[in-house]
Amino acid sequence: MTRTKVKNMEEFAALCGISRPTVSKYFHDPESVRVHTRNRIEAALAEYDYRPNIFAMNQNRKLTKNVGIVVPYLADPFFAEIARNVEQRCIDAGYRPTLFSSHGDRDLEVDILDNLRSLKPAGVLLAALGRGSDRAAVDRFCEDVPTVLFDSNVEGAGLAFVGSDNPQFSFLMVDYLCRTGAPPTFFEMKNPSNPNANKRRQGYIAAMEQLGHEPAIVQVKGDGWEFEQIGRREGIAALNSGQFATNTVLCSNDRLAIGLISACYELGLKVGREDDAQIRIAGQDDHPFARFTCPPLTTVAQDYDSISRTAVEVLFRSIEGDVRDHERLLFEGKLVMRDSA
Amino acid sequence: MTRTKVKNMEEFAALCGISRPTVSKYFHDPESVRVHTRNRIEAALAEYDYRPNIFAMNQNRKLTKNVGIVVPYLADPFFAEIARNVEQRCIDAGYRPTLFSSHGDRDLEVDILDNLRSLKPAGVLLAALGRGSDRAAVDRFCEDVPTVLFDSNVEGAGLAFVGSDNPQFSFLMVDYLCRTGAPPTFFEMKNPSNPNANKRRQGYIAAMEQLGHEPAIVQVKGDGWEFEQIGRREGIAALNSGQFATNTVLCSNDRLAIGLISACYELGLKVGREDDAQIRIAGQDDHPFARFTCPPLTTVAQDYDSISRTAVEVLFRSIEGDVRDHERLLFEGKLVMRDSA
DNA sequence: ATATAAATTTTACGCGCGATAAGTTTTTAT
DNA sequence: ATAAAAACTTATCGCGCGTAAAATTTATAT
Repeated sequence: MTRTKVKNMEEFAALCGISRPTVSKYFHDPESVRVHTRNRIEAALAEYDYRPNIFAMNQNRKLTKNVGIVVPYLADPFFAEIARNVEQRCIDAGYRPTLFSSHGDRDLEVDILDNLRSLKPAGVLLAALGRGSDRAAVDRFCEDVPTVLFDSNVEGAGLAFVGSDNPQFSFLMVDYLCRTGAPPTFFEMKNPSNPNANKRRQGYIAAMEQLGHEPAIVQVKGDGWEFEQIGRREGIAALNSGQFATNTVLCSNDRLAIGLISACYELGLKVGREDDAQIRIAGQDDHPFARFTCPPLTTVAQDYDSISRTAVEVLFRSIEGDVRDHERLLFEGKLVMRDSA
Repeated sequence: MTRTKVKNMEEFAALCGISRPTVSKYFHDPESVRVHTRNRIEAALAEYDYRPNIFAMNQNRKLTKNVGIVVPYLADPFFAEIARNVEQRCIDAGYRPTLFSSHGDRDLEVDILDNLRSLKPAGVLLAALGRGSDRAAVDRFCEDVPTVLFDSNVEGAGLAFVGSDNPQFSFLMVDYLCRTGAPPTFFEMKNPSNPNANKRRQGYIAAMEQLGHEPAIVQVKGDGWEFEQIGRREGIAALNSGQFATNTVLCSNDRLAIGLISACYELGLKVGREDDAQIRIAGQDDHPFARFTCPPLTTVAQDYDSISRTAVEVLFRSIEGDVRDHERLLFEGKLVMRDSA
């Protein structure tokens, strides 16, 4: 282990006793050189401290090994988790992921896409803001850069969409709630940032009708991504004015549910499925914090793992030339029964 | 708005009617060229679609405008929030931040630092894993790259450390708890990943002694960064075996407290400061979710804003040549009284 | 052993910009 | 108005690597 600093590929190639273009080829794809050659390079790599200059590499390559990962709101642990998952898969596939968060801000999302362009990424995994997105900007971006959308769909854009089968989520939970007690009222934001919310509402309505109940929806105002805050504030208002038709509430997502549970506590309402409980609350997502609410939140778990795995797979497949029609890949959720409903 | 694609700086300079070196100078620092020149460039910039090639730019520059931001665990909303804050400040200062999370993994942290090196960053803002860090690797990195540590200190490394005055946090809370009820027992992990935990324990002990009470500490086992899980699981065990000396518990951090509140719920213990409550629980950090626990968590708020602002300021000061001795900049916390204690 | 294909080397050029030096123009100060 | 300073232009080189074509070596098959 000499660990001498090697200035450039020229010098490193000389140390290997191999020509620079071959070494270059090795770094592009180690499998593309003869075993003997590969061994010599890897021996030298172990002995000397050399790494190709990343800027020079990317300058002329038509396709870099960069991958952009964009999520709408990183302060939401759900996105942090899925980003982490996706990130690791990219690394394992030999790519260089870079993580961006739009922080719920339309302009920032556009800026990120602009910056991403200049990174000449091989591909991008984009969970868009949804309603908050600049539709035209997203479309333009998807035309220029191979992009797989996940979690939050932008109709027609990108190579594919990978996400959850949201109507199924609602159906699953409505069915469960109806079997075990009163049919649920749906609790959501009036102008949800996320398109999944609409699918969930539709799923709720369909499920209720199919089971012979009258759908009841409480839509509250509130902008931005501070869902817990909105769930709490508007939850207090809704509870005080008796807006919930029954003693059972299905929230559009877990973060709203967390806020609503907090609202119930504030008002002294006992949440749960015991006989003495006054209200049942269920969420959707299986947010990382859902198991720590009081009571722990009954919810529908997103299939994190399948979504992230599939999103990455689809992206790399099309990067490597397997082009096919725009796909919509939806994964079912699983009922997670805890104590809140 | 012609929005014609411009290939390179040469071409763009021609469109401006200005020489390339001057345009280059403009991009390096817009203030460095005459007003008249600046206006012409900016007019052309508005008309044509040109952005300097980022790879070519960084290739020869001694110092890039890249800034690395490294946090230990992005799935913790606290780090997501502070990262966001820091990120924005870097952008405002004209730098290009890139966000990395070590995901609680020692090897990943080392990898990140290695990759960061090849980005030739102007500076790095590093919240290290702490006990989980490869001390030697961090030291080596800090010698090569201007680095400001934040949140989690690595003694002696880097240009400066910016964080919280942890003993003060504990003191503040111990004092409050003692004034309003029984003196607290300290609840923490036996081998905390984060060095702040040790300072907080020491602060707790000092505060208790100063106020004439006997310190009582419950140390639970558990590795990793899933603090809520640990707080819940070990909290149940500790409560069942009566390990808490008094009816008041000060947790080393909010995430443990969230787990402990969940444990109390599980065991049917009423948490709060009302007369009929059986246990008081307090945290430290003012985690984004602390206000939504049931009851809402009494805690000590970290001064997010000062910490992120100062960390960025110190880094840019030293990048721009204002070198000074290794500084330790600590910010005080503020008591946030909610209902849990 | 010979033919053929595959892998490698040589040679040569280009990418887009940073940096510098020498010469020219413009601005600012006196 | 004149000199000095500042800003700009022109010219040229270099960074570290990608890439392509042609020449050469090596491996594989007949």
